[in-house]
Amino acid sequence: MPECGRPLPERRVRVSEQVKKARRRGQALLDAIYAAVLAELAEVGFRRLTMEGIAARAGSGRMPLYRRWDTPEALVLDALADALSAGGGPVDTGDLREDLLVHFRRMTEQVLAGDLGAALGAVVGEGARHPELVATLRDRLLRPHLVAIEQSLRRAVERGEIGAAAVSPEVCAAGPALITVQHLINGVTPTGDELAAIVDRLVLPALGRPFSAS
Amino acid sequence: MPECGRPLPERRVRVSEQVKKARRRGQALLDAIYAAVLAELAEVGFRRLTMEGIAARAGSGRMPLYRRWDTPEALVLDALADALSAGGGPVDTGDLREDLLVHFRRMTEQVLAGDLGAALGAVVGEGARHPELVATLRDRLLRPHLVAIEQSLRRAVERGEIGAAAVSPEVCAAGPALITVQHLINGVTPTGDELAAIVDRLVLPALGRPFSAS
DNA sequence: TTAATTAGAGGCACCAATGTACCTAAAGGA
DNA sequence: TCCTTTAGGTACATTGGTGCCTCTAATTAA
Repeated sequence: MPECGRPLPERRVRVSEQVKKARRRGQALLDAIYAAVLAELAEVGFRRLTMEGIAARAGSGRMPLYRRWDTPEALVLDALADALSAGGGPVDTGDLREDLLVHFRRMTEQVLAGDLGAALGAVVGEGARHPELVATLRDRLLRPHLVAIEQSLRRAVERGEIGAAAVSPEVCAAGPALITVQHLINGVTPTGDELAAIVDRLVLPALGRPFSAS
Repeated sequence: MPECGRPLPERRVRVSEQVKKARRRGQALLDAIYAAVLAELAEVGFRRLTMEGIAARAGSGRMPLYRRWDTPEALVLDALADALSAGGGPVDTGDLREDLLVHFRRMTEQVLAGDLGAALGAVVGEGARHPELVATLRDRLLRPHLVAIEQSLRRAVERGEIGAAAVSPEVCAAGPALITVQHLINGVTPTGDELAAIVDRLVLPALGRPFSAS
């Protein structure tokens, strides 16, 4: 309703609410914009993503957006890179199974955390036309997890928990792939039990520790 | 340039090319439209998908489209369901490893076949807003593969190749998940060697047949 | 404090796609 | 064969986003 409280007669109309939102600039504004991008992606998807919608959600105008980014895609790229810059610390519980569970839980939480989770799907869909977007996703989200998992496996080899020959890219990628597919195709968050099932019935058996229904 | 070749003065202008394309109806038209939808999805993506573009690519007008479908999404749904109605026959080579390779090759070829492959990614991206789309994908593409793989595993159990306890949903889904992620995130077609690696280093080991570099 | 910067808000012309309407003629069934 | 259906083409008003413009005032650096 654009006419709520129509402009008062006198010029230099004060904005209806004196309690105007503080004007942001620099990083504070960037943070608001990035958050708006993810929220907008999550809510309306890449298909209906517009500069206008982002600006409105960020409580800003379109000018600050056009000034910085030529296209919504470029903006999404920066927002993604920003959101994915977290990256948790190393995992080393001393137990392979526990390590794997930590990795998978981390990935689940990171992938499915609020708007980011929904935004990821939207980005994947445009991968064919915007390789940079999906490359960012791969390099800053998937790859770090794979590297971390491989490290855990190597430590387990050193501890003698598993044989060195069993470690392979395929085994490292299996868990994240299942979680990703579950998220993208089935649209659900794997529960703790499901993560445990991945570890106990797929990854550990593939590493030479047969599953035994305890 | 809307004015290219502006309307000739006389009315009842004959279409410039006498060699008019034969007018299609019924299934022939539907096929052309469905093909156009997938091609359009693959080329411009869901983001830029328009009725206009689909009609133009199908060499048709928008009327036949609007007459049948309210939204591009509804049209995509039908096109997807149509494209995914193939479904190969049962797989039973008598050898577990060979069965798995056949399954994975089939899935690779089906998922990556031309326009359909690119279209799938586009559809996944809008999954959050159009559950029917991704449900179609899941029910007509992913699930049949999982069921078929499980059958192959059960036959292997009966043959005594593997133990019954090793068969689990996670093991069945591992291969398809890796292939899917490879396609969606890495944007590449798994080669035959990579499919073999998935079988030999992940699935078979998880089923109790440790990998041994021959 | 002053000056430079720039966010927030509004306006505007442009363009692409929408959704509808109409007309013609081709296809297929009677 | 006639006749019903409906595809192909065109036109049109409407909508919504774009990209740019301007003005004001809040913020920050000097």
